[in-house]
Amino acid sequence: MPSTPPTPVQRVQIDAGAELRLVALEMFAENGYSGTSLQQIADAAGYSKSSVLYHFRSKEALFEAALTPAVAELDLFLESIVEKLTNDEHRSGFVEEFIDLLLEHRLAAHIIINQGQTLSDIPIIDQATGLIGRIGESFMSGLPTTQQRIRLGIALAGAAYVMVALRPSAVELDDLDEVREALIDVVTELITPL
Amino acid sequence: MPSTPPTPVQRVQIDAGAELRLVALEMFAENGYSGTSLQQIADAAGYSKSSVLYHFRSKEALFEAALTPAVAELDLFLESIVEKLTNDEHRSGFVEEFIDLLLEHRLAAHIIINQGQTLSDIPIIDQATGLIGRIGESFMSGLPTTQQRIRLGIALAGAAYVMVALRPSAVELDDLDEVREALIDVVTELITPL
DNA sequence: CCCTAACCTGACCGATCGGTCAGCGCCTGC
DNA sequence: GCAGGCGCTGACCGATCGGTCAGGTTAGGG
Repeated sequence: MPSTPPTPVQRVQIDAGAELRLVALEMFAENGYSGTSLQQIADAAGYSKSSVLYHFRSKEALFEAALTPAVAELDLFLESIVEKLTNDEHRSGFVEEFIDLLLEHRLAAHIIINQGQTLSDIPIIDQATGLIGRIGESFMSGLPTTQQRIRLGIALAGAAYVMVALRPSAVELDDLDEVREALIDVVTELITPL
Repeated sequence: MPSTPPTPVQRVQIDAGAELRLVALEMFAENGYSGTSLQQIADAAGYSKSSVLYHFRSKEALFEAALTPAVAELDLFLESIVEKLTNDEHRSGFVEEFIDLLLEHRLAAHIIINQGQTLSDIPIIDQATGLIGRIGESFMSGLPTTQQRIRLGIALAGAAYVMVALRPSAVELDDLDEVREALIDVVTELITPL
Protein backbone atom coordinates (compact mmCIF):
# COMPACT_ATOMS: atom_id res chain seq x y z
CA MET A 1 0.00 0.00 0.00
CA PRO A 2 1.48 3.38 -0.95
CA SER A 3 2.13 5.93 1.73
CA THR A 4 -0.84 8.18 2.43
CA PRO A 5 -0.45 11.67 1.00
CA PRO A 6 0.52 14.37 3.50
CA THR A 7 -2.99 14.90 4.93
CA PRO A 8 -4.76 17.28 2.57
CA VAL A 9 -7.80 15.77 4.28
CA GLN A 10 -11.13 17.32 5.26
CA ARG A 11 -10.61 20.96 6.05
CA VAL A 12 -14.10 21.36 7.44
CA GLN A 13 -13.48 24.23 9.81
CA ILE A 14 -10.22 24.01 11.63
CA ASP A 15 -9.18 27.59 10.96
CA ALA A 16 -10.11 29.20 14.25
CA GLY A 17 -9.25 32.67 13.04
CA ALA A 18 -11.58 32.50 10.05
CA GLU A 19 -14.33 30.95 12.14
CA LEU A 20 -14.07 33.71 14.71
CA ARG A 21 -14.08 36.36 11.99
CA LEU A 22 -17.32 34.94 10.60
CA VAL A 23 -19.08 34.63 13.94
CA ALA A 24 -17.97 38.12 14.94
CA LEU A 25 -19.22 39.60 11.66
CA GLU A 26 -22.67 38.12 12.24
CA MET A 27 -22.89 39.30 15.83
CA PHE A 28 -21.57 42.79 15.12
CA ALA A 29 -24.19 43.14 12.39
CA GLU A 30 -26.95 41.76 14.60
CA ASN A 31 -26.26 43.55 17.87
CA GLY A 32 -23.89 46.36 17.00
CA TYR A 33 -20.21 46.81 17.84
CA SER A 34 -20.58 48.13 21.37
CA GLY A 35 -23.55 45.82 21.87
CA THR A 36 -21.43 42.72 21.27
CA SER A 37 -18.92 41.58 23.90
CA LEU A 38 -15.89 39.40 23.36
CA GLN A 39 -17.43 36.94 25.79
CA GLN A 40 -20.54 36.58 23.62
CA ILE A 41 -18.43 36.05 20.50
CA ALA A 42 -16.30 33.49 22.27
CA ASP A 43 -19.34 31.60 23.56
CA ALA A 44 -21.02 31.59 20.15
CA ALA A 45 -17.88 30.28 18.48
CA GLY A 46 -17.16 27.71 21.17
CA TYR A 47 -13.92 29.23 22.42
CA SER A 48 -12.86 31.08 25.53
CA LYS A 49 -12.50 34.84 25.59
CA SER A 50 -8.77 34.41 26.07
CA SER A 51 -8.60 32.38 22.90
CA VAL A 52 -10.29 35.10 20.92
CA LEU A 53 -7.71 37.55 22.21
CA TYR A 54 -4.96 35.12 21.31
CA HIS A 55 -5.99 35.23 17.63
CA PHE A 56 -6.79 38.95 17.59
CA ARG A 57 -4.88 41.47 19.61
CA SER A 58 -8.01 43.40 20.58
CA LYS A 59 -11.75 43.70 19.99
CA GLU A 60 -11.12 46.41 17.43
CA ALA A 61 -8.59 44.21 15.61
CA LEU A 62 -11.20 41.45 15.35
CA PHE A 63 -13.71 43.95 14.03
CA GLU A 64 -11.23 45.15 11.45
CA ALA A 65 -10.36 41.61 10.39
CA ALA A 66 -14.04 40.77 9.98
CA LEU A 67 -14.66 43.76 7.69
CA THR A 68 -11.44 43.63 5.70
CA PRO A 69 -12.59 41.30 2.87
CA ALA A 70 -15.61 43.43 2.09
CA VAL A 71 -13.67 46.69 2.15
CA ALA A 72 -10.95 45.19 -0.05
CA GLU A 73 -13.51 44.24 -2.67
CA LEU A 74 -15.06 47.67 -2.41
CA ASP A 75 -11.64 49.10 -3.13
CA LEU A 76 -11.24 46.95 -6.23
CA PHE A 77 -14.69 48.04 -7.34
CA LEU A 78 -13.75 51.70 -7.04
CA GLU A 79 -10.64 51.19 -9.17
CA SER A 80 -12.69 49.57 -11.92
CA ILE A 81 -15.21 52.39 -11.88
CA VAL A 82 -13.29 54.93 -13.88
CA GLU A 83 -13.21 52.91 -17.07
CA LYS A 84 -16.77 51.75 -16.50
CA LEU A 85 -18.07 55.28 -16.46
CA THR A 86 -16.08 56.62 -19.41
CA ASN A 87 -17.53 53.88 -21.58
CA ASP A 88 -21.20 54.81 -21.65
CA GLU A 89 -22.23 51.32 -22.63
CA HIS A 90 -20.95 49.88 -19.36
CA ARG A 91 -23.07 52.02 -17.07
CA SER A 92 -25.74 49.40 -16.57
CA GLY A 93 -23.01 46.92 -15.77
CA PHE A 94 -21.89 49.30 -13.05
CA VAL A 95 -25.22 49.10 -11.28
CA GLU A 96 -25.31 45.34 -11.58
CA GLU A 97 -21.85 44.95 -10.09
CA PHE A 98 -22.63 47.33 -7.27
CA ILE A 99 -25.79 45.46 -6.30
CA ASP A 100 -23.95 42.14 -6.44
CA LEU A 101 -21.19 43.55 -4.28
CA LEU A 102 -23.74 44.61 -1.69
CA LEU A 103 -25.49 41.25 -1.81
CA GLU A 104 -22.26 39.32 -1.39
CA HIS A 105 -21.18 41.33 1.64
CA ARG A 106 -24.56 41.99 3.15
CA LEU A 107 -23.44 41.72 6.75
CA ALA A 108 -20.48 44.03 6.26
CA ALA A 109 -22.70 46.49 4.40
CA HIS A 110 -25.16 46.34 7.26
CA ILE A 111 -22.46 47.29 9.70
CA ILE A 112 -20.96 50.07 7.62
CA ILE A 113 -24.34 51.60 6.82
CA ASN A 114 -25.91 51.42 10.24
CA GLN A 115 -22.87 52.00 12.43
CA GLY A 116 -20.62 53.98 10.12
CA GLN A 117 -21.21 57.32 11.82
CA THR A 118 -20.98 55.90 15.32
CA LEU A 119 -17.71 54.08 14.66
CA SER A 120 -16.03 56.70 12.50
CA ASP A 121 -12.91 56.63 14.70
CA ILE A 122 -12.12 53.04 13.73
CA PRO A 123 -9.70 53.13 10.80
CA ILE A 124 -11.33 50.53 8.57
CA ILE A 125 -14.72 52.20 8.94
CA ASP A 126 -13.15 55.49 8.02
CA GLN A 127 -11.58 53.83 5.00
CA ALA A 128 -14.89 52.28 3.94
CA THR A 129 -16.89 55.50 4.20
CA GLY A 130 -14.10 57.26 2.33
CA LEU A 131 -14.35 54.74 -0.50
CA ILE A 132 -18.13 55.12 -0.62
CA GLY A 133 -17.77 58.87 -0.76
CA ARG A 134 -15.32 58.64 -3.65
CA ILE A 135 -17.66 56.29 -5.51
CA GLY A 136 -20.41 58.85 -5.17
CA GLU A 137 -18.15 61.67 -6.30
CA SER A 138 -16.74 59.88 -9.31
CA PHE A 139 -20.24 58.97 -10.33
CA MET A 140 -21.65 62.47 -10.43
CA SER A 141 -18.50 64.21 -11.54
CA GLY A 142 -20.39 67.44 -12.10
CA LEU A 143 -22.52 67.16 -8.93
CA PRO A 144 -25.22 69.45 -10.36
CA THR A 145 -28.47 70.26 -8.57
CA THR A 146 -29.58 69.21 -5.12
CA GLN A 147 -32.40 67.25 -6.70
CA GLN A 148 -29.95 65.14 -8.69
CA ARG A 149 -27.81 64.44 -5.68
CA ILE A 150 -30.85 63.45 -3.67
CA ARG A 151 -31.87 61.16 -6.50
CA LEU A 152 -28.55 59.37 -6.45
CA GLY A 153 -28.64 59.18 -2.67
CA ILE A 154 -32.07 57.61 -2.63
CA ALA A 155 -31.09 55.12 -5.30
CA LEU A 156 -27.93 53.87 -3.63
CA ALA A 157 -28.89 54.27 0.01
CA GLY A 158 -32.37 52.91 -0.63
CA ALA A 159 -31.03 49.87 -2.39
CA ALA A 160 -28.47 49.26 0.30
CA TYR A 161 -31.01 49.67 3.06
CA VAL A 162 -33.61 47.43 1.46
CA MET A 163 -30.98 44.77 1.13
CA VAL A 164 -29.78 45.21 4.65
CA ALA A 165 -33.33 44.98 5.95
CA LEU A 166 -33.65 41.46 4.54
CA ARG A 167 -33.67 39.22 7.54
CA PRO A 168 -31.27 36.31 7.01
CA SER A 169 -34.08 33.87 7.77
CA ALA A 170 -36.19 35.40 4.99
CA VAL A 171 -33.63 34.64 2.34
CA GLU A 172 -34.90 32.00 -0.03
CA LEU A 173 -32.48 31.62 -2.87
CA ASP A 174 -35.18 32.11 -5.52
CA ASP A 175 -36.44 35.23 -3.78
CA LEU A 176 -32.91 36.57 -3.56
CA ASP A 177 -32.57 36.37 -7.32
CA GLU A 178 -35.89 38.12 -7.74
CA VAL A 179 -34.83 40.83 -5.30
CA ARG A 180 -31.57 41.22 -7.15
CA GLU A 181 -33.27 41.85 -10.48
CA ALA A 182 -35.84 44.21 -8.99
CA LEU A 183 -33.10 46.21 -7.31
CA ILE A 184 -31.10 46.48 -10.51
CA ASP A 185 -34.18 47.62 -12.43
CA VAL A 186 -35.27 50.30 -10.00
CA VAL A 187 -31.80 51.68 -9.34
CA THR A 188 -31.02 51.79 -13.06
CA GLU A 189 -34.24 53.69 -13.66
CA LEU A 190 -33.35 56.19 -10.96
CA ILE A 191 -29.83 56.99 -12.10
CA THR A 192 -30.14 56.88 -15.89
CA PRO A 193 -31.47 60.46 -16.20
CA LEU A 194 -28.31 61.73 -14.48
CA MET B 1 -46.10 99.48 43.00
CA PRO B 2 -48.40 96.57 42.19
CA SER B 3 -47.53 93.11 43.35
CA THR B 4 -45.47 91.17 40.84
CA PRO B 5 -47.47 88.50 39.02
CA PRO B 6 -46.87 84.93 40.23
CA THR B 7 -43.67 84.42 38.27
CA PRO B 8 -44.65 83.31 34.77
CA VAL B 9 -41.16 84.59 34.05
CA GLN B 10 -38.46 83.26 31.76
CA ARG B 11 -38.94 79.53 31.29
CA VAL B 12 -35.62 79.18 29.56
CA GLN B 13 -34.87 75.59 30.47
CA ILE B 14 -35.90 74.65 33.95
CA ASP B 15 -37.62 71.39 33.03
CA ALA B 16 -34.86 68.93 33.78
CA GLY B 17 -36.86 65.99 32.46
CA ALA B 18 -37.37 67.55 29.04
CA GLU B 19 -33.76 68.68 28.89
CA LEU B 20 -32.52 65.19 29.69
CA ARG B 21 -34.87 63.69 27.11
CA LEU B 22 -33.43 65.98 24.45
CA VAL B 23 -29.79 65.39 25.33
CA ALA B 24 -30.37 61.64 25.52
CA LEU B 25 -32.07 61.61 22.12
CA GLU B 26 -29.08 63.31 20.53
CA MET B 27 -26.56 61.01 22.14
CA PHE B 28 -28.50 57.82 21.44
CA ALA B 29 -28.71 58.86 17.79
CA GLU B 30 -25.04 59.79 17.65
CA ASN B 31 -23.45 56.88 19.50
CA GLY B 32 -26.13 54.21 19.70
CA TYR B 33 -28.11 52.94 22.68
CA SER B 34 -25.53 50.55 24.09
CA GLY B 35 -22.80 52.97 23.06
CA THR B 36 -24.18 55.71 25.29
CA SER B 37 -23.85 55.46 29.07
CA LEU B 38 -25.99 57.19 31.66
CA GLN B 39 -22.82 58.87 32.90
CA GLN B 40 -22.19 60.44 29.49
CA ILE B 41 -25.78 61.68 29.26
CA ALA B 42 -25.59 63.12 32.77
CA ASP B 43 -22.30 64.88 32.04
CA ALA B 44 -23.57 66.33 28.76
CA ALA B 45 -26.73 67.63 30.44
CA GLY B 46 -24.90 68.98 33.47
CA TYR B 47 -26.43 66.63 36.03
CA SER B 48 -25.23 63.67 38.03
CA LYS B 49 -25.99 60.11 37.00
CA SER B 50 -28.15 59.76 40.13
CA SER B 51 -30.23 62.71 39.03
CA VAL B 52 -30.90 61.14 35.66
CA LEU B 53 -32.11 58.02 37.44
CA TYR B 54 -34.25 60.16 39.70
CA HIS B 55 -36.19 61.50 36.71
CA PHE B 56 -36.25 58.21 34.81
CA ARG B 57 -36.52 54.87 36.51
CA SER B 58 -33.97 53.23 34.20
CA LYS B 59 -31.87 53.75 31.08
CA GLU B 60 -34.56 52.03 29.04
CA ALA B 61 -37.25 54.30 30.49
CA LEU B 62 -35.23 57.35 29.45
CA PHE B 63 -34.82 55.90 25.97
CA GLU B 64 -38.54 55.30 25.76
CA ALA B 65 -39.36 58.81 26.96
CA ALA B 66 -37.00 60.30 24.39
CA LEU B 67 -38.66 58.44 21.51
CA THR B 68 -42.28 58.76 22.64
CA PRO B 69 -43.14 62.09 20.94
CA ALA B 70 -41.97 60.87 17.55
CA VAL B 71 -43.76 57.53 17.84
CA ALA B 72 -46.94 59.25 18.97
CA GLU B 73 -46.92 61.47 15.89
CA LEU B 74 -46.20 58.45 13.73
CA ASP B 75 -49.27 56.85 15.23
CA LEU B 76 -51.42 59.87 14.40
CA PHE B 77 -50.01 59.80 10.89
CA LEU B 78 -51.02 56.18 10.45
CA GLU B 79 -54.58 56.91 11.57
CA SER B 80 -54.90 59.71 9.03
CA ILE B 81 -53.59 57.49 6.25
CA VAL B 82 -56.75 55.57 5.53
CA GLU B 83 -58.73 58.59 4.41
CA LYS B 84 -55.72 59.99 2.61
CA LEU B 85 -55.39 56.93 0.44
CA THR B 86 -59.08 56.46 -0.35
CA ASN B 87 -59.18 59.99 -1.72
CA ASP B 88 -56.93 59.69 -4.74
CA GLU B 89 -56.32 63.42 -4.84
CA HIS B 90 -54.59 63.38 -1.45
CA ARG B 91 -51.88 60.89 -2.35
CA SER B 92 -49.31 63.53 -3.05
CA GLY B 93 -50.18 65.10 0.28
CA PHE B 94 -49.36 61.79 1.87
CA VAL B 95 -45.79 61.87 0.63
CA GLU B 96 -45.37 65.46 1.71
CA GLU B 97 -46.61 64.75 5.22
CA PHE B 98 -44.43 61.69 5.53
CA ILE B 99 -41.30 63.56 4.52
CA ASP B 100 -42.15 66.38 6.92
CA LEU B 101 -42.70 63.88 9.70
CA LEU B 102 -39.27 62.40 9.06
CA LEU B 103 -37.66 65.82 8.93
CA GLU B 104 -39.27 66.93 12.17
CA HIS B 105 -38.14 63.83 14.06
CA ARG B 106 -34.85 63.22 12.33
CA LEU B 107 -33.02 62.02 15.41
CA ALA B 108 -35.76 59.59 16.41
CA ALA B 109 -35.95 58.33 12.83
CA HIS B 110 -32.20 57.86 12.86
CA ILE B 111 -32.45 55.69 15.95
CA ILE B 112 -35.40 53.62 14.77
CA ILE B 113 -33.88 53.01 11.36
CA ASN B 114 -30.34 52.23 12.38
CA GLN B 115 -30.95 50.45 15.67
CA GLY B 116 -34.45 49.07 15.20
CA GLN B 117 -33.35 45.50 14.62
CA THR B 118 -30.80 45.53 17.40
CA LEU B 119 -33.22 46.94 19.99
CA SER B 120 -36.32 45.01 18.94
CA ASP B 121 -36.86 43.84 22.52
CA ILE B 122 -37.53 47.37 23.76
CA PRO B 123 -41.32 47.94 23.68
CA ILE B 124 -41.36 51.37 22.06
CA ILE B 125 -39.04 50.22 19.30
CA ASP B 126 -41.28 47.25 18.69
CA GLN B 127 -44.25 49.62 18.56
CA ALA B 128 -42.51 51.93 16.10
CA THR B 129 -41.46 49.18 13.72
CA GLY B 130 -44.97 47.78 13.95
CA LEU B 131 -46.42 51.14 12.93
CA ILE B 132 -43.98 51.43 10.04
CA GLY B 133 -44.91 47.96 8.89
CA ARG B 134 -48.62 48.82 8.97
CA ILE B 135 -47.98 52.00 7.00
CA GLY B 136 -46.27 49.96 4.35
CA GLU B 137 -49.06 47.40 4.29
CA SER B 138 -51.89 49.91 4.12
CA PHE B 139 -50.07 51.66 1.32
CA MET B 140 -49.73 48.69 -0.98
CA SER B 141 -52.95 46.97 -0.01
CA GLY B 142 -52.55 44.47 -2.80
CA LEU B 143 -48.80 43.96 -2.31
CA PRO B 144 -48.31 42.84 -5.92
CA THR B 145 -44.94 41.95 -7.43
CA THR B 146 -41.56 41.86 -5.79
CA GLN B 147 -40.47 44.66 -8.08
CA GLN B 148 -43.22 46.93 -6.80
CA ARG B 149 -42.42 46.18 -3.18
CA ILE B 150 -38.75 46.87 -3.79
CA ARG B 151 -39.73 50.14 -5.43
CA LEU B 152 -41.68 51.24 -2.40
CA GLY B 153 -38.90 50.09 -0.11
CA ILE B 154 -36.27 52.06 -1.98
CA ALA B 155 -38.46 55.15 -2.00
CA LEU B 156 -39.24 55.22 1.71
CA ALA B 157 -36.04 53.71 3.08
CA GLY B 158 -33.90 55.73 0.69
CA ALA B 159 -35.61 58.96 1.63
CA ALA B 160 -35.34 58.17 5.31
CA TYR B 161 -31.71 57.22 5.02
CA VAL B 162 -30.71 60.25 2.98
CA MET B 163 -32.33 62.41 5.61
CA VAL B 164 -30.71 60.58 8.44
CA ALA B 165 -27.34 60.87 6.77
CA LEU B 166 -27.56 64.66 6.93
CA ARG B 167 -25.08 65.66 9.56
CA PRO B 168 -26.65 68.17 11.96
CA SER B 169 -23.82 70.59 11.30
CA ALA B 170 -24.56 70.52 7.56
CA VAL B 171 -28.09 71.74 8.03
CA GLU B 172 -28.50 75.21 6.59
CA LEU B 173 -32.13 76.19 6.73
CA ASP B 174 -32.24 77.07 3.03
CA ASP B 175 -30.63 73.78 2.08
CA LEU B 176 -33.09 71.93 4.25
CA ASP B 177 -35.98 73.38 2.29
CA GLU B 178 -34.27 72.43 -0.95
CA VAL B 179 -33.67 68.93 0.32
CA ARG B 180 -37.29 68.68 1.39
CA GLU B 181 -38.59 69.55 -2.05
CA ALA B 182 -36.15 67.25 -3.81
CA LEU B 183 -37.13 64.38 -1.54
CA ILE B 184 -40.82 64.95 -2.16
CA ASP B 185 -40.26 65.06 -5.92
CA VAL B 186 -38.21 61.89 -6.17
CA VAL B 187 -40.32 59.86 -3.77
CA THR B 188 -43.52 60.94 -5.51
CA GLU B 189 -42.04 59.91 -8.83
CA LEU B 190 -41.13 56.51 -7.43
CA ILE B 191 -44.47 55.62 -5.90
CA THR B 192 -46.94 57.12 -8.36
CA PRO B 193 -46.84 54.13 -10.76
CA LEU B 194 -47.97 51.87 -7.91
C1' DC C 1 13.10 11.30 23.80
C1' DC C 2 13.01 15.93 24.39
C1' DC C 3 12.48 20.73 22.84
C1' DT C 4 9.95 23.95 20.81
C1' DA C 5 6.23 26.41 19.17
C1' DA C 6 1.36 26.85 18.35
C1' DC C 7 -2.99 26.76 20.54
C1' DC C 8 -5.97 27.35 24.24
C1' DT C 9 -7.43 28.26 28.91
C1' DG C 10 -8.71 30.05 33.91
C1' DA C 11 -7.48 33.40 37.09
C1' DC C 12 -7.04 37.90 37.54
C1' DC C 13 -6.80 43.21 36.65
C1' DG C 14 -8.68 48.07 36.75
C1' DA C 15 -12.39 50.51 34.72
C1' DT C 16 -16.98 51.19 33.81
C1' DC C 17 -21.60 49.57 33.44
C1' DG C 18 -26.78 50.24 35.24
C1' DG C 19 -28.90 50.81 39.49
C1' DT C 20 -29.80 51.61 44.90
C1' DC C 21 -29.82 54.34 48.92
C1' DA C 22 -29.33 57.63 52.61
C1' DG C 23 -29.11 62.15 53.08
C1' DC C 24 -28.31 67.01 51.62
C1' DG C 25 -30.37 71.86 50.78
C1' DC C 26 -34.23 74.52 49.52
C1' DC C 27 -38.85 76.05 48.70
C1' DT C 28 -43.63 76.09 50.24
C1' DG C 29 -47.89 75.77 53.00
C1' DC C 30 -49.50 75.74 57.47
C1' DG D 1 -40.86 78.86 62.32
C1' DC D 2 -41.37 74.51 61.37
C1' DA D 3 -42.62 70.21 58.85
C1' DG D 4 -42.52 67.98 54.59
C1' DG D 5 -41.70 67.06 50.00
C1' DC D 6 -39.07 67.81 45.79
C1' DG D 7 -34.79 67.98 43.26
C1' DC D 8 -30.41 66.43 43.42
C1' DT D 9 -26.12 64.25 44.90
C1' DG D 10 -21.96 61.11 46.39
C1' DA D 11 -20.99 56.75 48.09
C1' DC D 12 -21.63 52.36 47.11
C1' DC D 13 -23.24 47.71 44.92
C1' DG D 14 -22.61 43.45 41.98
C1' DA D 15 -21.92 42.49 37.23
C1' DT D 16 -19.55 42.85 33.17
C1' DC D 17 -16.43 45.17 30.19
C1' DG D 18 -11.71 44.72 27.35
C1' DG D 19 -7.33 43.06 28.23
C1' DT D 20 -2.99 40.60 30.60
C1' DC D 21 -0.51 36.69 32.08
C1' DA D 22 1.34 32.39 33.52
C1' DG D 23 0.71 27.89 32.64
C1' DG D 24 -1.27 23.56 30.56
C1' DT D 25 -1.79 20.63 26.38
C1' DT D 26 -0.57 18.81 22.08
C1' DA D 27 1.83 17.86 17.73
C1' DG D 28 6.16 17.77 15.08
C1' DG D 29 11.19 17.80 14.11
C1' DG D 30 15.99 17.01 15.84
